[in-house]
Amino acid sequence: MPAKKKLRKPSGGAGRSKKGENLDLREDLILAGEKLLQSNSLEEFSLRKVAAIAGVSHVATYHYFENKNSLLAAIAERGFQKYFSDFEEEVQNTTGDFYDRFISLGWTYINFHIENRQYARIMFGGGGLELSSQKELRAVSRKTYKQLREIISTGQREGKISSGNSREKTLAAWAMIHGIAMLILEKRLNPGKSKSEIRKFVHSVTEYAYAGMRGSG
Amino acid sequence: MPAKKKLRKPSGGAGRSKKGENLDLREDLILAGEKLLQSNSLEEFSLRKVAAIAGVSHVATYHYFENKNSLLAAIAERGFQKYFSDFEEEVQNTTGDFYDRFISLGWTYINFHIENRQYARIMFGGGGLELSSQKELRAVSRKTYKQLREIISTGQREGKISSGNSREKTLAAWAMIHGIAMLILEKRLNPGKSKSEIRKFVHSVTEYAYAGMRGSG
DNA sequence: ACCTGAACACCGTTCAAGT
DNA sequence: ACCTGAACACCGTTCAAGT
Repeated sequence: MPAKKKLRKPSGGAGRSKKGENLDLREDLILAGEKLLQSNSLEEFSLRKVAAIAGVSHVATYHYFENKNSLLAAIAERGFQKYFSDFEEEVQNTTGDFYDRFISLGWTYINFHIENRQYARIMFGGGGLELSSQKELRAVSRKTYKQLREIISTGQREGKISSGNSREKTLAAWAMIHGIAMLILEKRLNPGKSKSEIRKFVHSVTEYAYAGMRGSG
Repeated sequence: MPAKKKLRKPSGGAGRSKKGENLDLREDLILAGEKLLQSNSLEEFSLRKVAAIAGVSHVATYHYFENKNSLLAAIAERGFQKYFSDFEEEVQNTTGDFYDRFISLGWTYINFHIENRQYARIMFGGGGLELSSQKELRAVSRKTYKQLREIISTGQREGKISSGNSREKTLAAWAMIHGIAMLILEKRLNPGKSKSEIRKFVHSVTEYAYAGMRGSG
């Protein structure tokens, strides 16, 4: 059992917000939550366990988060930050070409779900969380959508895919990518053992989405 | 508070299995569980509430189900039965044409998720349930896959879509349909208010999947 | 065989109190 | 302002006992 820190120094200057909150502990709780999710499922996640890892009473969490859902939303936010940085990194390895970017986005999305199972569950749903009330998450969700739509619009300007209905095309592409990720997570779909096998599979399927958008008006 | 039936008559002949189990109560527990899920989320679902609806002690559930997960799996099975009968019904209204059947399958899948929110969650994932150990569910999952694959193979035989890679094409189509359903359930996607609006949207998107399969080899 | 009450080890959330 | 212990109303699961 982890030795409880009986006293947390009031942390004089640094780590204090305008509201007078101890940001160090807030940060620690988020990190503790992420750590917990690395080896425990969402069902096993509890405020009491998080607090134990951070070395405080579980009631202390209510000073920084409205409730359990709110802490999970904060963790989900970190997840989105990681997701976007993964995408930036992936894009570095490609040309600026529309098609390359399209494939990159799909692969980043799916690979993120594979490598961050529990993360993904609180970010993209399935956890039964009420995220719609969290405006930061709404914003970041819109950002994901806009990112894909931007790529597709570029493809349309370049004449690579047919014009019109760019909203529908974006949603269709997103749905397919999202669907693959969900099916893999739920173990309903086994695209292969090694990462390169999976990548190859995702590449093939993404091409169907591309082909679908090429043709019809 | 519901009046507890203090005594359940041992139910002489009917409603008894070979194992000597009281099938009436087993059935009642499943029905009670379905009823509970109609107005409560999966997170609010508990064995104690189910037992209360059925009018027995919550420990009685352990006589018919190994645990909570096992009861949910039994409910999921009923869900699949309903899903397949929905599909049968939908197919009645179409010609035997490949394309009609393809659209029908997509619409049935998505409409089922919309009309049976909590049902869908335990059937197609997101609930964090361990269903892979339930062989009946594995079987029914394969049935869903085969159903779609059969339609696509027919389309290939009829020359409507290109030959080869029928596994990949099936998975791509399934992923897109599944993705749409998931995004709608998670309220990440709002395709319209009325049912006909939603149907129109689904129809459009399904056409992209169709177009994607037509073209590439 | 079938069902029960009591108990155990957990939960999230709230309250009153300590510094 | 920040954190605590105690309490409340829930859980799933197990045990020993009743018929």
